[in-house]
Amino acid sequence: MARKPRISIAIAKLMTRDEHHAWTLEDLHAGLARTGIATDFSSVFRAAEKLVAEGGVRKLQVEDGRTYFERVSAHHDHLRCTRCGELVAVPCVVPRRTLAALESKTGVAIMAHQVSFVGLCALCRTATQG
Amino acid sequence: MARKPRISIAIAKLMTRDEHHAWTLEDLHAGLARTGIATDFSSVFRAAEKLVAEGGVRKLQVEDGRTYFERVSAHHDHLRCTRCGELVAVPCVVPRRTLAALESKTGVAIMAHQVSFVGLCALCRTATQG
DNA sequence: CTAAGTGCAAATCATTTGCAACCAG
DNA sequence: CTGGTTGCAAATGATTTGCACTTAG
Repeated sequence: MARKPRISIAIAKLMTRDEHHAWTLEDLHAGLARTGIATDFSSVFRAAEKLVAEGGVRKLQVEDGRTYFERVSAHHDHLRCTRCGELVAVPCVVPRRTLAALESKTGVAIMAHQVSFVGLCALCRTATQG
Repeated sequence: MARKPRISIAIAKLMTRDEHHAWTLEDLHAGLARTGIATDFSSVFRAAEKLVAEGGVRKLQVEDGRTYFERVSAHHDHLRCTRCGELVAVPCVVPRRTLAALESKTGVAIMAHQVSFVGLCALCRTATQG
């Protein structure tokens, strides 16, 4: 049909390397640059959106107000490390029963939830404690 | 020393009326307009920041990427209602024990957490069910 | 007089869109 | 050719800053 979506492909590849768990447009742009692909934000943006549309990646907004992209995987939550600044994945802490209890107590209907933690990631925690 | 911070005062007053639980700059600006105070975003912004600095209000970023201001109160979480769009408060669902368990399991150190729910607020839930 | 508060305009930051050029099928 | 992909430039949306003016103390 048309030309090869080299940016999308490169992004998908980048995201499997797990240098980050979640990537901003800036992270992706810089990551591509490191692998020799010079491109611009709009291309990165559109390629990332394409991956989202295809379902392999999802968009995420957290406490810093920026948009992150991460590979789709089992539900998990995120912790922003105050030392290294990374947004890392942590397993979900909210059991179904708790949600049901909240629903019946407050009358709300919950479709999704997401927890943001602030603290130290495992690496930085050990680094600061020796 | 100087003149009266009428915008800050009006904002603090607005926020006690609880039309919203959490206010964007736009909400605040519109709210002031409704009470007859025509001002601009920078003034609203600075007045809100002042309240934050004084400790009575805190800033909040959620899934829509916008900044919200809310009065400081007991820890609670938020639910964005998909029907009316409001960001409403719900009681916290994450017990201390759970956090401790997560910390020991993953090695992270948690300083704070915040849960964002997506769903229907109690009003909209009853409205849609009759 | 003096400094905090305010308003207007403009800068900034990140995201998003318009459009023309490009290229594999 | 054709239509998806890309790059550049520029629009957008929201937040934030510069600066001159105002006003209570």
